[in-house]
Amino acid sequence: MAPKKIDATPGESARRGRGRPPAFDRQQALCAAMRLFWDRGYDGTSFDDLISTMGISASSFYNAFGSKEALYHEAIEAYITVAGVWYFTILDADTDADTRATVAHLLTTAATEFTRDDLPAGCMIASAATQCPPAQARLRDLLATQRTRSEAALAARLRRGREAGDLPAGTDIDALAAFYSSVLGGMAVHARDGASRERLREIARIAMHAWPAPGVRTGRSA
Amino acid sequence: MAPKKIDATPGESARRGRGRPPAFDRQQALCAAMRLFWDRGYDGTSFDDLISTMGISASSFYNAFGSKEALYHEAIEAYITVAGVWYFTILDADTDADTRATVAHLLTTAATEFTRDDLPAGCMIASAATQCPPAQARLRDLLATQRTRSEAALAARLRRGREAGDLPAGTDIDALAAFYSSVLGGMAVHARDGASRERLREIARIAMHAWPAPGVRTGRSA
DNA sequence: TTTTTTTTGGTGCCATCGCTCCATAAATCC
DNA sequence: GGATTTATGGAGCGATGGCACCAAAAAAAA
Repeated sequence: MAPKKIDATPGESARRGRGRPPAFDRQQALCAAMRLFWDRGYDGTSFDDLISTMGISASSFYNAFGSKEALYHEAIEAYITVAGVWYFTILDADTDADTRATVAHLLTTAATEFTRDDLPAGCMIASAATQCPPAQARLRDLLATQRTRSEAALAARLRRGREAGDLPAGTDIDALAAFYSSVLGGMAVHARDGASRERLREIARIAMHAWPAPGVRTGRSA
Repeated sequence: MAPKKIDATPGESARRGRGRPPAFDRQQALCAAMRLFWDRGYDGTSFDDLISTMGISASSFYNAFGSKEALYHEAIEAYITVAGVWYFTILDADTDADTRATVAHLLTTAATEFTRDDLPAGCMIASAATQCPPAQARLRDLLATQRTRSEAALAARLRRGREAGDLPAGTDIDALAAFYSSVLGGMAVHARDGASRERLREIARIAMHAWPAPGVRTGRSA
């Protein structure tokens, strides 16, 4: 094969380093790896799968990404900041909007995003690495931490809503966040099992019926 | 090592076959394998892990169980009929009981069972094999089928409840079953991430707030 | 006791996995 | 142009994974 050449990062005429330029687009390769990990998980994605899909050689792989685990870390980052950014966007934006509407928006968007035909179904993180060997404890903890963070972001939004009067004063915010987080996780698994977008929307709709009624405390009744 | 000997299946004086008797308790070994698979997943459990934990040699393993995949099938069966039998038991029994109470019972029992200290956390099936390589498509389908079956059993119970008048006539049973199934799946993931029994109970309690109100249709309002 | 049947221990096989190394190619800097 | 720096291609390596084979052992049947 003739050595491929890529023209110096189109649109990026900035100063390049010294040595030989990479023959591949790093972002594009990372994106391809993300999809593969998303679809097959960490264990299920072999080294050869990766370099084949990314279109690079083993040398380039290690030169550019260090190791399979390091690449997975980057793929998670990429998922959070690109493919799954809608989650935090919805929670962070519209701070003045009604909290109930925001959560409803979150769930219906999840139904849509979990069933895109241009990306793997479900969520890359929601149910990943829940079962793994002791040697992968660090990976499991990483995923669990991300899940906790997502739930914390939701809880923070709910807390603001309670302060704004969108939720009864006695609402147990952490429990409510755990509930909606559970629903989202369940929706992600359903999506991977092939559930339709409409089915996920129905789950979201029913979940919103659990929204605390004004004046009714979700905590232990007095 | 001196060859161990096991006295002929205590309590089972029934006619034994011809050849040399097994030196291990098959049920006990299967149970040990189930726990390992439950905790580490299929890929995460190596052959050596298995025969070591089961306390048998490679020969005995293949003689008794055939292959790793066949053992996994048996482990799933064992989970359904033993460790996770509470699920179907609750749905099948108490047919005359109030359907709402039955579902509430199902969720709170899940909270308890998912956080036992004598068994791995969460559910063996709920979030297993959602991400896997093409070579394991059969395994993934097996797990997905089990999840579908569990949801179908719940749907059947809800349908009986609707016929008994416990649920509004217009209730979308399949959607409601998908919702509670999602909550259960999310609870299982939370349990594996270390959530407390009390936290799971709170999720269950909030989920019951989504129960269809009498006279209010969960379907599209007319 | 001899034969037959089944289990066991131990060893070894082959594929895959994740990774490394090295000579060479392609760019910049002087 | 020469030196320097970085990326590429390709071959191969040590470890592990799942499994197969075979002779010996332990039981029932003859």
